[in-house]
Amino acid sequence: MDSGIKRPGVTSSEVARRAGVSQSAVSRTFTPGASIAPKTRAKVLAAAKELGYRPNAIARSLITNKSRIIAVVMAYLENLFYPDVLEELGRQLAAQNYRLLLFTGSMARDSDPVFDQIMQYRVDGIILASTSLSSELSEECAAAGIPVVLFNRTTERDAVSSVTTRNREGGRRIGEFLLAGGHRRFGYIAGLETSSTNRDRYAGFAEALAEGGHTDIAIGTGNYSRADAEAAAREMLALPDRPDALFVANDHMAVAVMDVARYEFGLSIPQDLSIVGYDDVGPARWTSYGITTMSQPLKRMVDATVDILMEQISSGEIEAEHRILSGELVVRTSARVPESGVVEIDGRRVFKPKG
Amino acid sequence: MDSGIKRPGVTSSEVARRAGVSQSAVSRTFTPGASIAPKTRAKVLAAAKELGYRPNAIARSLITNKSRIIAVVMAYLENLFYPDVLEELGRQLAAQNYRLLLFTGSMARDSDPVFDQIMQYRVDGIILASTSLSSELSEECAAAGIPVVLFNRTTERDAVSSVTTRNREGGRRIGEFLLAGGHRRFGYIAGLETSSTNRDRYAGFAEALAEGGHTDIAIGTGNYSRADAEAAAREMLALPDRPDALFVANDHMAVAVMDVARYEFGLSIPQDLSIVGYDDVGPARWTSYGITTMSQPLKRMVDATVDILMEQISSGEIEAEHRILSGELVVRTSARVPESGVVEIDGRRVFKPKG
DNA sequence: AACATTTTTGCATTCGTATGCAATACGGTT
DNA sequence: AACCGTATTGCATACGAATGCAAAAATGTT
Repeated sequence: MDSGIKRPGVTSSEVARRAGVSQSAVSRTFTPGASIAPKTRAKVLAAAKELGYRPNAIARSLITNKSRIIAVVMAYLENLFYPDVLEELGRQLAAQNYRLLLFTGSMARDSDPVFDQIMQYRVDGIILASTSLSSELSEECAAAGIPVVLFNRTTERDAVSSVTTRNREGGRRIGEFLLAGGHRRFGYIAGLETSSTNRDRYAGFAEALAEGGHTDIAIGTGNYSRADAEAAAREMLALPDRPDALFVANDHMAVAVMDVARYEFGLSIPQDLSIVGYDDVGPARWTSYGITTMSQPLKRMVDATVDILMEQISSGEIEAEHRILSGELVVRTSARVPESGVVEIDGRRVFKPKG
Repeated sequence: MDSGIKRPGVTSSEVARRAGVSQSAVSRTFTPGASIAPKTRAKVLAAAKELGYRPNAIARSLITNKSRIIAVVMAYLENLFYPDVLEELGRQLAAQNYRLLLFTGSMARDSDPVFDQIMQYRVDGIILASTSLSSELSEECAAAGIPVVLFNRTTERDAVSSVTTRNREGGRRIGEFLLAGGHRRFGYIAGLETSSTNRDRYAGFAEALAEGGHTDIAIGTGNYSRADAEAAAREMLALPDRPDALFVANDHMAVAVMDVARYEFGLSIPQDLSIVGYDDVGPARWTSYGITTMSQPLKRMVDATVDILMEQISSGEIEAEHRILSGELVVRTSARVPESGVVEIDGRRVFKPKG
């Protein structure tokens, strides 16, 4: 029962004994770039295989002071955008030989207790995707030399890095699009009112409408949750002169709003009501919804996030960096299409006014 | 710059010095149940707070030989069922004071390389949710004393624990339901043909239909993926005498099939075509789809999974355990409703034939 | 007050690996 | 064969916390 069957606690010393070398030699065999003779290395590898040895990442972390673990905090996964992000993060972190420690479930809403866990595991980096961190804690991270990246959100104090898209421009583009579509009464279903993302999207939207001479916008709050969005939609669509154009702060809520509009109010979309969303998440592309939406370049956002992290980890310099990407307004069937400004790019219809 | 500001590598020894006690005392302060005088404890806590000390989980793991980390392997998150599972797992594991190391992204499809990572981190348990593990590897885990639980799948060799639902009975119930609805031509859109879940669901379905005198079932393969399911639906619905009743192996695919049926073939559901799914995942409840589906009791499945894990971890005994739960056939609008057998429970309509 | 018990404490060691340093082996030159 | 430079190797120690053990302190008993 020694060859083939692998015992739990095979250590480098056991392998060393078996191979007739020192423990150091074993360590060096498994450390890329270490000084080790090919012949010795071969002996060690043979012994290791026989015993089923695998380096103990815990012990390694202890001495190298690098865990090769990235903490990802995502309070909720209800919105498919986040699972998609998570999957891409998993792919990219694995490619960089990092592991992903996930914090999710409601407890992550208040990130402070989670934070303690994160610190205890001496993670090499932190990605905050649907939760924020008190500025106090982000300072603590900076002090501890742990890079933090906010994904799809920012804070006023720009002490912590972030990856976002041009939400304000996105909101503005949506406003222009709906104006160009000849709508008269506008509504906005908000996400979490405290989130920077929501604030910016609305600001851009209101700006564009104001320029078109519209200053009254019906407002409901969906808190990025399906249930709240439905409630907000019910209220708004029951208004005496209900909007004929709705900007919903993300697709996840837009889907809910469409269902309410169609099946509870019997409205035809887009004949009676135009709806525009944000994110371009899976269901937005499903034929039943076909949501016209501002896309967020998920892959490039993840690229940027991992990039910032890797750079800060390797350099040891934690200087807040803000990457801001652009999406495009993908035109589908949930909103009336303007006469002009819609162009076709790579088989996708996109709203690009003017030049 | 010493009080308040927290340095990275505060160790228990530093805290000990500050508090005027031994390192052991510090350790005991942070070890529940250890022998420590309240007075000493208070001194230590004060010093710890001052210095911003947090126990180093890595070092602790090394000596206790317990990482308090559970590895979760989920190859893909496209199907919302899995993010929901993940969120609940996050909640429950956190409640038990365990961390969740997530392996996702395509690389997890072939679990063997992932496995190496898992072993290196000396995780306390493994949950395999949308990937399998070669029997060789599961044996290795058993030998290493690491509990493994298959979530929503099984293997023939029952050496490894699993949590599933009665897929065969579920398939059978769906067959009965569609027969009771008076359908004549049946189709099945399969998941991954290698998966136990798919096999069992189909077996039960075919069984029920056979008892009703129907032995020819049109079959397409969706591989649990949206794109494949769409292709399979296109093919099947173009058949000269296309089915009037379709069992789609999960809701994620059923949604895609509905879109194809409605918008590419102009079919009315359920007038022209009845569709039944499996899982009762979010979109199945959305009004646009209203999928009649076999529910899987997600929360109870996660309960069982965590329960098995905790039990095996604490006992050290790894004896394969198989928990099999039941769901119910939730009746919505995507399939013709039989004259009898549909009852209302807690506001949900459920198909419960006979007694 | 003297002794017996119990609680608390510190010492020293351990977990498994990485690494600076000095010692050794190896390869090539002359 | 003697020598030098480089490539390998082993030794010893460090990482940060947990814990068995024995010493010390606190508590209780008579």
